[in-house]
Amino acid sequence: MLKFATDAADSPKSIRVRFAPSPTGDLHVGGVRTALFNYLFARHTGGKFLLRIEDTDKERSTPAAIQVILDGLAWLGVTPDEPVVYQSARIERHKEAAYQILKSGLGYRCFCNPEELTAKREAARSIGKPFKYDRTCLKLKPAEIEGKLAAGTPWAVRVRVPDEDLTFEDGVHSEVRILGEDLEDFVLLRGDGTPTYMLAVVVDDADMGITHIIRGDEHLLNTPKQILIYKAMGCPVPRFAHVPLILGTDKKKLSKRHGATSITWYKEQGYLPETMLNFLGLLGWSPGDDRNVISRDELIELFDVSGIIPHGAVFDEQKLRWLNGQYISKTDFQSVRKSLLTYAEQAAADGRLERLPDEAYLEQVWNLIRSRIYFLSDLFYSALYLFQDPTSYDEKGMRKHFQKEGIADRLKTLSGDFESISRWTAVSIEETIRRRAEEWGASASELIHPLRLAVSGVTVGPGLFELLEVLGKEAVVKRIFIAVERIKQ
RNA sequence: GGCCUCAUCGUUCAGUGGAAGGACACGAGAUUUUCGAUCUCGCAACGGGGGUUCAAUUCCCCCUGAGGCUACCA
Repeated sequence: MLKFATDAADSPKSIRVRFAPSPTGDLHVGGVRTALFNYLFARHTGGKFLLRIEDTDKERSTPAAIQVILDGLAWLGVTPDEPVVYQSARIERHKEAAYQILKSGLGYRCFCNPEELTAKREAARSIGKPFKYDRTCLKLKPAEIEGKLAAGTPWAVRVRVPDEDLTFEDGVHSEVRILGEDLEDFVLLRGDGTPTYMLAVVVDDADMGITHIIRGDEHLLNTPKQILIYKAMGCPVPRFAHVPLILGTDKKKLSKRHGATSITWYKEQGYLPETMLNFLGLLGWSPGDDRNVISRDELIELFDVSGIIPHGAVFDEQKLRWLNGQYISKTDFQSVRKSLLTYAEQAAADGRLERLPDEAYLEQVWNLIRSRIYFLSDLFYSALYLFQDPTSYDEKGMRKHFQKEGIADRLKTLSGDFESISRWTAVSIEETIRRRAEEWGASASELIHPLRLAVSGVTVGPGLFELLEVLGKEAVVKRIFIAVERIKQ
């Protein structure tokens, strides 16, 4: 079997791959994975990774969508090695290629009415019969062609598909064979003179010197057609590897119905780029061992097309969430400082956060909480009490911890103790609490739980002594006062 | 309908011609400071049928199932 990466004939330095998205909306995580695999392959082999924006569909392409692609890839550091190619700028070249194929006799003019063909196609399908273009126009005599041209009948260019079977070696699926009889003479140039996708990809890939094409499985059946075009143009045929689709939990192609598919959403949600790189890199690809955590450098070092899994992979958000938690707990403040400030501004703009935190304080909070959050954004949702007094208390917690006889007095006493602590540290706080517990013949937890609820409003969180230290004496005393008022009600 | 692809725990990824392993999720316990944190333990899979073989999860065929493609869209 052919090895996908390189034979002796390939010079590693000359390997060129590309990612070719259409700018029609969000950047799909599946597309990002495809881009990543291409990027990793290029980096691993010392080749070049290019980006081509397929913006020929003017109805659906927007400049904003182009920016989304550029930003999404930049966020992950999956950036092209050469200037971005815009397909819309190359239409004349595509036409030229079609005329060349026409001239060489490998293509022919088709004067058939597209609407009629579509109608026939649908009719055939509705009775369960396969439909293939019947080559009406291939059989036209030169005089008939002249006549139609003179009459100004619009014409398209079709390629003539040879009758023999077509096989190619796929990097993921090994040999793929398509029967010649299953292929029809397809259109390269439409009646209005515009090139089809099939033509444009091949012309662009050929001109860009693309040597290896790693793309989604949905293109598997396009490949024989494209190989035909390469041959008709007299260009070398690249190697292909088709990556299975990313699936939703229902095993269907991952789409918006399954939830978020846009890489931008994951970014905004507070996923770290390292997380996405790790997760997407290991979704449908494996270095052959058990690892779940992998860095960009390791990915580059180990990536090989032979490690691509031949079946579709379900996008498991639970695992992604866990992985993000892993990275967050290992990330130091400086690396997320900017992002955190952005989330803080957002929270302030939304009215959730009263005022922006001071950076030194934010750093303390980060170190206190990072081992138990999953998203950067959690800080300004579930952990808002770190920045301002709680506005409510967990109901179950209140029943459990605030209804005990004498708890208000105990909290008040503790508050007084706190006020007289000269060095406000977790250690001194702990000593104070434990001393009181002993004096009252209570367990430490009988004081710890109500205190946690009083200062945070919730029943879960970081170790209480560390929490109080970070919150600061003043805030703690104030919050206990507020809670005591509440208990008395 | 036709064509193509695929098939190991619920999910993901390992694995070998000779008694299937990690991770997520889930469950239990521990942590006498909680927890969605941490640690420990547990649950859980080779779709079915034929072959080949002394022996198949592993190789071959069929079936079934799942997905994709089937345009003068990209």
